[in-house]
Amino acid sequence: MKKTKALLLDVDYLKGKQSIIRLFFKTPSGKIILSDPSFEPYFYITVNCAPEDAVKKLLESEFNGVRIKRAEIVEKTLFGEEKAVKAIKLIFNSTKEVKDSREEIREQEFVTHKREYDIPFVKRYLIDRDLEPLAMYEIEYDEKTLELKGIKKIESSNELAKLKIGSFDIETYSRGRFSDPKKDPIIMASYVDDEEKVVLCTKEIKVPYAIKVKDEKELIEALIRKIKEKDLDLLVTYNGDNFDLPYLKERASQLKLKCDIGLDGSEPSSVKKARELATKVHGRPHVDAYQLLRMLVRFGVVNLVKMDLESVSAALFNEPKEKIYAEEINDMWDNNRELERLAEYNMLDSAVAYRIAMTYLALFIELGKLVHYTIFDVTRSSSSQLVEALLMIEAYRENILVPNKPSDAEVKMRVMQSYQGGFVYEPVPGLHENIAVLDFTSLHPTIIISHNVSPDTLNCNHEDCKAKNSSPLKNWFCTKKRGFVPKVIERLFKERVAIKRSLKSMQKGSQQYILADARQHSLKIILNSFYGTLGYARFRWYSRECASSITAWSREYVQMVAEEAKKAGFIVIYGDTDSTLLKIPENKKREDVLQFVESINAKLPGVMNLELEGFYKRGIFVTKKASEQAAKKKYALIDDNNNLKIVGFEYVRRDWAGIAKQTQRLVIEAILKDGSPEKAVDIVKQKIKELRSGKTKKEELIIHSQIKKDINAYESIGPHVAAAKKAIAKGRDLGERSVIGFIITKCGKSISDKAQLAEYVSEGNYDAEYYIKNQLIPAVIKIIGEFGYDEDDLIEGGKQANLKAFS
DNA sequence: TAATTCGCTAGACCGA
DNA sequence: TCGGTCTAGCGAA
Repeated sequence: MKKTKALLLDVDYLKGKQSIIRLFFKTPSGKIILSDPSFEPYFYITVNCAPEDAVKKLLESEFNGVRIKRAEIVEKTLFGEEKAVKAIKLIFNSTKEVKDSREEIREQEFVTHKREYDIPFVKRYLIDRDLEPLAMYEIEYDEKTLELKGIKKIESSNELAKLKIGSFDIETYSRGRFSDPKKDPIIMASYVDDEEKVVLCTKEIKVPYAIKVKDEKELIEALIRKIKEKDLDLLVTYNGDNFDLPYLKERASQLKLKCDIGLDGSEPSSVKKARELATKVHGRPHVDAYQLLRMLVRFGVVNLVKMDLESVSAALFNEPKEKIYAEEINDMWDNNRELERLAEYNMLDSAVAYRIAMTYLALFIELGKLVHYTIFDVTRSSSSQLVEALLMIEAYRENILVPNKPSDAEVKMRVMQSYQGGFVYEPVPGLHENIAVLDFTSLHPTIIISHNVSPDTLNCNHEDCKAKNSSPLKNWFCTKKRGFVPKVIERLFKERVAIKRSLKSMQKGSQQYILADARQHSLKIILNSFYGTLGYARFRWYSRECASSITAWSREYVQMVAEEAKKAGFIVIYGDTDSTLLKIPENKKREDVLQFVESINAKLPGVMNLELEGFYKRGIFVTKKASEQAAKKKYALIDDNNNLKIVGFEYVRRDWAGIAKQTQRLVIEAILKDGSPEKAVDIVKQKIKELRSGKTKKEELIIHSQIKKDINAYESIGPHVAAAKKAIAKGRDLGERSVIGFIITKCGKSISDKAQLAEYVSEGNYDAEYYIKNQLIPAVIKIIGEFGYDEDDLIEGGKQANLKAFS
């Protein structure tokens, strides 16, 4: 028996007759792979007869060819019920046996429920054993059998926690089509980590980091050797899930090589996830920086116009990077032209992927620890999976059997039943001076906590709960028993508050700070996901009543703030869901706002809290394009330091041309900062002139829009779809989720006819009238219009403006 | 097997 | 050629 400190790198299981959990550890004396045969696949059923009789019957029969290995009678509570019941835990040799037999077992006439029959084996293990991947443990194991005998979490302050991370990227050669690993070779590969960068190539390249290899076989061997020699803890790629890793594996196989980069000497294995692949390297978790960014975009952590490495590098790191398309790579290769440029491109792909991973890894590690997911799983999961994982951990601790996933029919029913969301106040259009913005801090989570909103506290049997804690929709929530969902949310919420407090005394940029910040950030992401998932049709704990009660309360609270503000002598300009914008009248001071906030907080229940987001010296609201009605979700503010806050305007949208967006920003600035609509008009006139001259740069004319479904499924062919179709005809690989950057050219009849992918358009080929009439003017007219100007003033000028906006 | 609803706008599409 | 309707996308919260 041996004891050691160890970092839990990865967990998987061996398939076959017996499913056996494997744990990959990093210890002070190297890496080890241990197994835990003590953990077996299982699920639960409840029965309508004596459980002992049921067990006897079950063990005597076969179900779809499967014999149950063992059965235990256990006390469990079905989620939402008061009392524990006797349930039967059915234990099997393999996950396949569970899959094969669960339907038939459920169909036995004495079986009333089946539960937890679809929890993936590794996730099940991490829940039941209370293990957090990438945390530090004191482990005990049998040196002969390599079986895990004991494991205990310890606080880490160890060198082991420093992970060895490396990134790679490949370039392929294919003439005139998308590369096919069965035929098309890898011509170049790069590898980057914290201490070196290398480009492997079958041709001689005159850059210091290039290494010449004899042929493709040697190239692949060298790359595989590199990954193994470095003994990477994590392997990083950019889109390695669907391209680099499957491609490398297939090329290796074509050349009779083994792509044995797994810690156990195994090859990468791809699994279908949603519509795409996720590619695993056993024991050496593969982090696909592209997947990681997609999650961050979904969570609203980053905002990216496009997801290719060039756009990402520019947007996140302010480092421009050249894009070389496949067509050109083939050309360069054939003609031995500019191979240095190609090598640089290849190397930077690895370097940027590496940097993305290093920037966000701490966040994902914390997220993984929080929900007990491996780093592989947590970097590829959805909001609902994270929330579900967290609730599953809680359910296990409380001996509760979790609800099943809904059937497709149930999902359809749920989707049809929508519910009302947040309240949006109709703004007062025009220019406003001296504004205060108030926000509810974490509105939805705090409503859940403070009103105990949970599927298991909904409409309890107590009359006084109904009297004391009814939502405006007349659903009520128990006040005597803590709800399952609020209990979890409150724990996270309180931990986050505590961390945020402790952050203030830490040194920014220190290891301690980075870790704590990542932790609070991961808590924030999960906290913000709860409300949405309660209204998500496929969620195990779906509750339309809970979701709609939360929004009903939110409407009530935000409207209460507006009412009280009016009573207190403020003027309410606008509000949306959790925010209220007040105009501070002449006879009031900014301190009065703080006092008002305090007076509201005195009335709010539980942990609910209103806070001052900030003061702004000026702000503008506009009317809608098609009417004189005020536009919601569109406004701009400026603070005392002349910082602009632009919300909802074209300026923040990717589907508007840069020329229109930048001009709009200048117009807003002229009005809010300089108080000069005249200056704004001049700016617009100048830009119109520039567009008419034909000198506007291509870069400023690009409009971005995403292909959101199969390119052939469109009923209405908009410009971005038209541009994409033309590009596809030329051989470009564009599909669902591609972001199309297009320009409206001079050539064609309709707007869609004129739309072309930006890369194919030469400087100066643009439809100036389109950009003036459909981009520039719409972006500014409603703003300038607030000061009495109209379109003619922009095109010809000279007309006298009346100052209607100054009311 | 990708958290929610609310809101604005462009441009295709279609029929008069 | 027009005006109304519908599809589609993106952002706010």
